[in-house]
Amino acid sequence: MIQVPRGTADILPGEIELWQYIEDKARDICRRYNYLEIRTPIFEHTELFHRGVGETTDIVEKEMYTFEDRGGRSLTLRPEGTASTVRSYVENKMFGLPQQPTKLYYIGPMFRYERPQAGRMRQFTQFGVEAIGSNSPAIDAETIALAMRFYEELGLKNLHVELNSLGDAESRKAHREALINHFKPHIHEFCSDCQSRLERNPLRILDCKRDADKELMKNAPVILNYLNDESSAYFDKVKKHLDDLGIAYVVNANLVRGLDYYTHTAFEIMERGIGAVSTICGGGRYNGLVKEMGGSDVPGIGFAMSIERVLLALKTQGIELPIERALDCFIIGMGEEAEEKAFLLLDVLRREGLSADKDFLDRKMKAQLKAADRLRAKTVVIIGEDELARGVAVLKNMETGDQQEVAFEQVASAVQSVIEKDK
RNA sequence: GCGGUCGUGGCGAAGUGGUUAACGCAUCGGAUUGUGGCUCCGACAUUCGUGGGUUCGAUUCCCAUCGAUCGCCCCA
Repeated sequence: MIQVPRGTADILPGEIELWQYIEDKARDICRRYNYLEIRTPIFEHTELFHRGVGETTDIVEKEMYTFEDRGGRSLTLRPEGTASTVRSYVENKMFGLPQQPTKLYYIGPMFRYERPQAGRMRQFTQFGVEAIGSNSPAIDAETIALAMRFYEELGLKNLHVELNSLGDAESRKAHREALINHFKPHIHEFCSDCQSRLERNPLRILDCKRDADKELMKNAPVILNYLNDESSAYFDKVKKHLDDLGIAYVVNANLVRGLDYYTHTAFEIMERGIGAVSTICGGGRYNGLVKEMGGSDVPGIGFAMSIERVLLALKTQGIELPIERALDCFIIGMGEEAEEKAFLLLDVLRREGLSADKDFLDRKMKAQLKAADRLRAKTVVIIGEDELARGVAVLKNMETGDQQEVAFEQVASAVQSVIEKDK
């Protein structure tokens, strides 16, 4: 038997309704925040991610699904959405659109080659937003607010925002030098990953869990102390806007995001209890990225969240989304001619906008009613030979058990009124 | 890439070195010849992930492999 590839999953009826609900909610909140949907290809030139995500990141170093197509091009299944979105922004000259900043969102599959575990799949789904072209701290707060309001509306509680600032290029450079000077004399005591990070991306040493207990780690230079006045003021404004919106956060000076081009605001939204990984949303500002992608020097900010992790969070919090699945009408025809009539009636009901079905397995009446019950049919229409001869059908209200006879032409409206009455 | 646990019908889940592989749910049929949700009765795995080994004999022991799952690293 052929099974799904490792780290992938089918989403079946019964669960897909949750996805549709969440996606609808995402689209709705983006509409209200005036973010417009963008769909970019699922694979891109490999080069895009090398430049856009960063050579030293785990994603690029060991997690990409890269392959060569028949024309010898190196392509990669997208591991995240920001690089593609920025590529499209530049390629399609969206800086020329009348509405600025350019506010975009996407929902779609991403791919990373990792060992699957709770909340981590090789194919997973991200909902992300990007606001490109504004340097206002308010838009940093807006994206964080959008994510938090989204969770609120789904009913999620006890989420917390972790916030940090990486500062501008100048601040980062000063901090970087301080880090290297701090770690260099003792780097041999650190794990091999940290050793290789020292020159390439010392910021990420702070991420290391393995060496987290070391003294040198605890008193490492904190980025917030290296922010220049401008960066510091920017961070203060972002915090003020969040305060004004009533969005709680904690400043985590060790919060470092993977991408090389992050600047200023970095944040994650966490939910304990969805497995070993508790981040359900991550984002930040990337003022150098658009330029790196060949555009002009335009700032940007965005976030991405995994729908899989949202579902896990909903599950661990015991939240039931309001999903109702019911059939308006199930039609039973007894005998060949009555069945043909039932088949025609089905068509009528469906064209009237009702959901309707019938038996296709030659089951007996009793079994058909049972099937109707399982489908949570609100009504059942029964046509036997007797009814057929008289041009009527029995309409049964499955809630109350009440039955009435209605003429064939009246069936649709009669079903409609039974459903209305039960609302 | 590394480590733990697990792999029995559509699903969940017992079980033992030897031959009838429990049970629950679901499904189908019947009790009730055209009426559901409750109840009762009946049917439903030549087979225990796959390959190899040990053995008179393995679903049960060993090895390998594949897969699932949880964790490490890191992220969404």
